[in-house]
Amino acid sequence: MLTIGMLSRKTGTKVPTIRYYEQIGLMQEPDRTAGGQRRYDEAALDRLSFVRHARQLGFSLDAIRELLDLADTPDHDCNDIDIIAHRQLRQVEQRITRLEALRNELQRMLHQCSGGKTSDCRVLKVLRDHSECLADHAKDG
Amino acid sequence: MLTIGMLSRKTGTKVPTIRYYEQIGLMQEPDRTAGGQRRYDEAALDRLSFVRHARQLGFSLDAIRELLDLADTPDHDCNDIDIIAHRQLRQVEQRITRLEALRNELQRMLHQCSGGKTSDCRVLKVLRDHSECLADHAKDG
DNA sequence: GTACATCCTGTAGCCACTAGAGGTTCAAGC
DNA sequence: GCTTGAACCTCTAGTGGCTACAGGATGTAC
Repeated sequence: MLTIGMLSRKTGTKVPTIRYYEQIGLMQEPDRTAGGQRRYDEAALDRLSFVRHARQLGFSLDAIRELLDLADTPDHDCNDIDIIAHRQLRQVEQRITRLEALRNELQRMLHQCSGGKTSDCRVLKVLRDHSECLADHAKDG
Repeated sequence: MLTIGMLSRKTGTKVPTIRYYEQIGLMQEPDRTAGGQRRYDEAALDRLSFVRHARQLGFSLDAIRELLDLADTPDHDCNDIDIIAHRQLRQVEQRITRLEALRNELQRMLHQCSGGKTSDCRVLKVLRDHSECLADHAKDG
């Protein structure tokens, strides 16, 4: 049996985060000692590792909840899991595209700056006047 | 003079967001009508456009506050603005790198999946067992 | 004078945690 | 059996950057 601290170290998840996952129903309520402290078994360790890993891959807690539900029904069609993972991939790709546009705009802005006083600062000029932007990043939300 | 709704439409900022910016001191308190409604001038429009544009470029509200303070002192050295913009650029670049690693891992995971039941699902297997990952994304926080 | 769009304040909620206060329990050493 | 101190407990509030809603007041056009 593992204490919450041991589980924390084994999974690299902070102790308050584990309690938070329990609170929102992502982790089941574990057994307790007579004094009220949590004790975890291997199944809890596996589940938390899964959650942690999915978080590292950028899945939302809601998506992880879906994945866990699906994982719990072994006869279910793998397709639904594929859909969730593809959705996540699309979101990541969109964020990359968006960030690349921002990076380019920032680089362009910084290239134009050649020192001096803020009254002539190119960076401020670009920020003040959207029309100086090449990228149409206004729609990126 | 502009109502808050007009300012909202002109800048593409939602009305509650404008009030929020006022609340946290990013926008100055505007004049009011006898009945207590806000009325804005051109300076407010410029300032909000600046804020909005900087937000689109990913600057945090704190960074924007710094930029606005610097922009208000025209004789100040442009260097400080450069530092803030470079910091922002670095952050964006780091996020891109991190997201690209995630994208690759997700793609790899999805490529291995060939349908079937969840009990054999490759996606779940990878999520369950971190050692199946190529990328060492555990450190990405 | 009336209709109704827009405005007002205030509070609460979103996500995914994180921090801190103030108190209790557990395990090791003596 | 007793002491020490790390680790545990619950609860509340805060983070960023908004967004939503309730319940009421104002402004403007006809």
